[in-house]
Amino acid sequence: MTDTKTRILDTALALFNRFGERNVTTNHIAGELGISPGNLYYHYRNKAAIVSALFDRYQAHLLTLLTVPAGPLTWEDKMRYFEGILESMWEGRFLHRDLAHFLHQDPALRERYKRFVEDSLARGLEIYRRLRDSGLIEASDEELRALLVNTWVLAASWSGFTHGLNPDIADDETLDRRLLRQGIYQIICLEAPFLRGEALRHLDAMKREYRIDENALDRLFGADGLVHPE
Amino acid sequence: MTDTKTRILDTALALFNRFGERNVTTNHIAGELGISPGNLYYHYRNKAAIVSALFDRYQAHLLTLLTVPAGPLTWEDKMRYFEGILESMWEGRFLHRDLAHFLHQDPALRERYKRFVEDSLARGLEIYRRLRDSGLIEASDEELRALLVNTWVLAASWSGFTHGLNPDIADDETLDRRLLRQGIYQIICLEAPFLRGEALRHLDAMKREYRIDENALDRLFGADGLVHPE
DNA sequence: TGATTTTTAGAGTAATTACTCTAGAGGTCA
DNA sequence: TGACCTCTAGAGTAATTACTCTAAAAATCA
Repeated sequence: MTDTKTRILDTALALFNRFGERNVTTNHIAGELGISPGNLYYHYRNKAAIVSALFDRYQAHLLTLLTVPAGPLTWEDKMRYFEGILESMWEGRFLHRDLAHFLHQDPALRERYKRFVEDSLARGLEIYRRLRDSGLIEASDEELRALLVNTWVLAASWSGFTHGLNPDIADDETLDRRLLRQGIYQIICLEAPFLRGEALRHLDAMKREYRIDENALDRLFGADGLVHPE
Repeated sequence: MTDTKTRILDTALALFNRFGERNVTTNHIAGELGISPGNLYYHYRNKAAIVSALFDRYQAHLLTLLTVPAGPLTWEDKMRYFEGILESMWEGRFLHRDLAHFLHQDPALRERYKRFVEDSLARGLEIYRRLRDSGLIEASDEELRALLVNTWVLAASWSGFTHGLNPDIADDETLDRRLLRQGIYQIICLEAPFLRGEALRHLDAMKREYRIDENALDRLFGADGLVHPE
């Protein structure tokens, strides 16, 4: 059995992602775990400390994934990157969803978050440059920077977007996975215009792999959007 | 003097955008207005009703802006569209920031929001098709749909992103405007690869117009990102 | 003017919820 | 065994805050 401290984090993360941090009380977390509130507060001095610890885990994990690799990059490396990073961001989606509040109430977190974003974007830029060196991407540094910011915002906000359209998502593990994959599709489309070589050759296959044909997104555009498929 | 009902909405909107809905109590709103809490509750039966009314205003305004125009479209029309829409979304940024919570606590709003997004995207698609007909854009329907979703998510999340990096933004009206413009720049970059004709010819000018040279975003990428400008 | 309706004030309440405090169980080491 | 430390329980508290209620002022109308 893992220790209580870790179990509190795991349970809190699951509940936060599912119901939103605002709707999950400390008593709720303790209850779900079958421990007393006092016990919970023995391990974390307050609710914000739990959020803070979760953020640390999240940040450490993501920065590990964003380590610039050694050898030359293939398009498969690139896809692995994407999938890992987006999955990891999806896992910490409650953080992005209520980010404003967390940063508002915790100045220390504010600073850490800022550095975290800067770090992530800097590493991302490095990786993109490597992809350019490998001939998989063609773009100026300015274009890369804009692309990166857009990718970051999209990845961070994707869960919020899908959650808004489908609030019951939390109850459906399968749908959850599908929407994550659709998010990857959206990001593929984001950088599609810049792909070259092998990456470009596999673009259609990748799009097909991640797009969901009969999903909520298609219905978004109404009948008109479906009547004239590409 | 506008009536109390409208003044409540205006004040609430300003406070919500500035401090986040979560941090603004009904007493706070009443206090800011110089009226009593009871008065406020005479006009709106609860806090959610205020949010709901603000959402109605927001939605109506945005859908008006998204009306498909009559004649053929020029690249200047396009820019006007962008600026109007993004400014309007910026004006209702608190809604997007705490969207998950609002939808969680108000099932009716949930439905309205869903229809609103569907409507907006459908109209957006129509407009993009018109731009394609006018020779300003070249993209398949599939690409347009992905582009639209990305644009929507980015526009809706942009304020959250900048707010996270710069929480003091609310106190600085000028910085506020600059970040909004930077958001427009990001969206221009999003669709840049699909531009043709006149739109393409003015792309660089538009980028220059909206990008902020010495801003927080540049610093995001650290020294390395600045050492090798495009 | 008087009657009726709309609007306002502001004290007060009920419920939520983050958090505290005391006491004790369970393990470890001498 | 006994001393000590880690961990746990759970009742209780303090503070916040959305919201209510009564009554009176202001406006409208006959």
